[in-house]
Amino acid sequence: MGRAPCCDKANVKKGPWSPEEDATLKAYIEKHGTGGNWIALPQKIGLRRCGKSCRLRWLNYLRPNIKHGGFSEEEDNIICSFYMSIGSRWSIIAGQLPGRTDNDIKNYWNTRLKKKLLGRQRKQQQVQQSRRTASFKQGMIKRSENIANFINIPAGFDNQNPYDLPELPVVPVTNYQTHNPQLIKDQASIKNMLINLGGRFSHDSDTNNTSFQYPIDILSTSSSDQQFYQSSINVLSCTSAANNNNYSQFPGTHCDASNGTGGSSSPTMFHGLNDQNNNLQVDHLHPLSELEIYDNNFAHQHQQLGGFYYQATTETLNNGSTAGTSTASAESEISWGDINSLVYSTQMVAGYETSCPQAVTVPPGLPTVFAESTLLGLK
DNA sequence: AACGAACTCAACCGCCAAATG
DNA sequence: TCATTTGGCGGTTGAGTTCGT
Repeated sequence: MGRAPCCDKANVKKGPWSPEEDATLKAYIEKHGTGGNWIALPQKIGLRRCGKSCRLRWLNYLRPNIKHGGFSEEEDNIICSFYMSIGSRWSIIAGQLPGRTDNDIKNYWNTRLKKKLLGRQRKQQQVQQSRRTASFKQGMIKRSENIANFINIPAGFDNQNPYDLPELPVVPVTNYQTHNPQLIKDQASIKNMLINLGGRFSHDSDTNNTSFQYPIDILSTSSSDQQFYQSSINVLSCTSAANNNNYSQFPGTHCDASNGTGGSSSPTMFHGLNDQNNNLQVDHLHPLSELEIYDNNFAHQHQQLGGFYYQATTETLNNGSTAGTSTASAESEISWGDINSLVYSTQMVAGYETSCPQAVTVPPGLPTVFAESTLLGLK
């Protein structure tokens, strides 16, 4: 037998609240408070409503300083960052956004944010796939030309026709939700996401620290995406602090549990990206990191790597040429990752492994998911 | 203008954990 | 220790609205 209902369902009113009911409830709570008993409250004030319904109405609609709609880009980033870290813990996420209710955030996520992110993911996957195909076929043409210098080409074989070449092999990807469901709700998921976006964590055996290296992409992407990186790293530091008593936060990071914005107020994180010679510069280092100055040589070095990383870098360079004027566009080419499936592009990670300078110190004890991403042997 | 599809969001449902006796 | 009550939460629903044809 189930538990008894909290109220007499036959005698309570359901559905939308009338202005009169709102006024009655609001006036009473503002004067007397809830009295610590929501179940008894509607009877006291003569409302034919369930106590739970009164509580919900007050918390989600009537209480002071409630904001509805009009989510800012920064709020989007915070919601996404926390969702990546802790999943659908809406009440906790709402605690980071003053004036927002868990119900509002939940609705916003389900109806808009999720679609927005998945749209970005698909768009980016399409771009990546087309570039992989083009680059692969281009490479095959080159190779076939070289081979043709040494061997006899069979009659009828058109070595200038990319479609006469072998099919592009399927690139293995790893789905962390399938393989490592336990990781999806912890800080590793954020690390994975940052890796997926081109960043890298490496292990420093001397200091026993793990370090995160920003991808060059962050320098050329929109400020909204930069904020997303920032929020993600801050969430990572928050969850790390919660999980590891030996470590408080990233050095220099701000992670204020009272307002929860976790240092997201960092619009100057990557100011002044281009100097007069069009070299990428960073003239304002965010206290979070010791971000090194990347220049175009860095990207040129990466062209030597070939493969898929090269393709991604090419895109980055093209964008990077105007990085100094990058704006907070609503739809960036940079993917935020598939929130639910988190399919990781491991070849991107491999491309960074040997060449990125160190930047942010990450506390010891974090699982090094990067190692796992190299298991496929794509280095 | 009419209709159906898609979307939004307030409200409800049922489960769980903490509090209480 | 156990049963019951209550608050809190996330998932889901469905009425109202907007959009597309």
